[in-house]
Amino acid sequence: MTETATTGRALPHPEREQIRLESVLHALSDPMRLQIVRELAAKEAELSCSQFELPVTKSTTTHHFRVLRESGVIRQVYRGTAKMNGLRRDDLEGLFPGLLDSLLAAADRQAGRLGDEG
Amino acid sequence: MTETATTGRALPHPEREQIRLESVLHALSDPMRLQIVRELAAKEAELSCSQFELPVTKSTTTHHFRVLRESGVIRQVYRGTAKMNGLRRDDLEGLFPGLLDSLLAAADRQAGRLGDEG
DNA sequence: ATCGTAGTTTGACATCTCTCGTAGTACGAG
DNA sequence: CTCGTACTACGAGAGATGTCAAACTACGAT
Repeated sequence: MTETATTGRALPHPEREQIRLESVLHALSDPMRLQIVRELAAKEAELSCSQFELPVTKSTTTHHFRVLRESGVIRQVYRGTAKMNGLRRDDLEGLFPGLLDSLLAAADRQAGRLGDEG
Repeated sequence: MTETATTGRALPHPEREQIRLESVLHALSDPMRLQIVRELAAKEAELSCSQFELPVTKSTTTHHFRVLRESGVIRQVYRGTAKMNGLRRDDLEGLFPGLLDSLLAAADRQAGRLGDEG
């Protein structure tokens, strides 16, 4: 098989109803994680962990992706040796309509504001 | 004078431009502080610290209000012996349009969701 | 079977966070 | 000046967090 099929190893995700606003906010309150989510939203696609160029080691990266998954912000799935990450847009929209977009817009604004004069 | 005028003791607040999204999210990711902000938004008025009935001691309350102030979420002013707290709606709206309302709506939704079946 | 790539696990460490209790300060009222 | 109320400061403790390095596992390719 040369196909990259979803492999074994299941990962624990909270159900939609179990997602807590506080946990989502906490997950997004870290610059590294906010950056991850921004890229994920911009690309509108599933990305593997290694496609993010973060200024931290691999183990720290693993840690941040886990926080995002356990808070319900992203969904992770193994495909071959890669671990694909996708935003849980539908679940978040269902729970907190408009919130994700507001947050992403706020992050964009801030990035523009801080980036323009740097 | 029996008037309750704003008194000396100045409190350090971040300027509007200094407010960081990450800090705001971090401030709101604590249940106690999210509760405070919800009440503040509901009452649409300045409230003194002592009007909040929080299940923690006074010193912990002081701590939470300070986190909210230093992150730019609330503005605090002394009036006599009381310390009045107000949401920085204009500043937040100017920086991150729609964000505060989305957050408050999300918090309301979650409170309704969790409260209905408790 | 071997190798390389992708990601995990473990343990460590410094820092931060939430909490408390006790003692202290600022102010208004009398 | 003294008292009560409102809030602060300090010190402490339990636990969470972000980070790293080193050793490990899972998978695809050869």
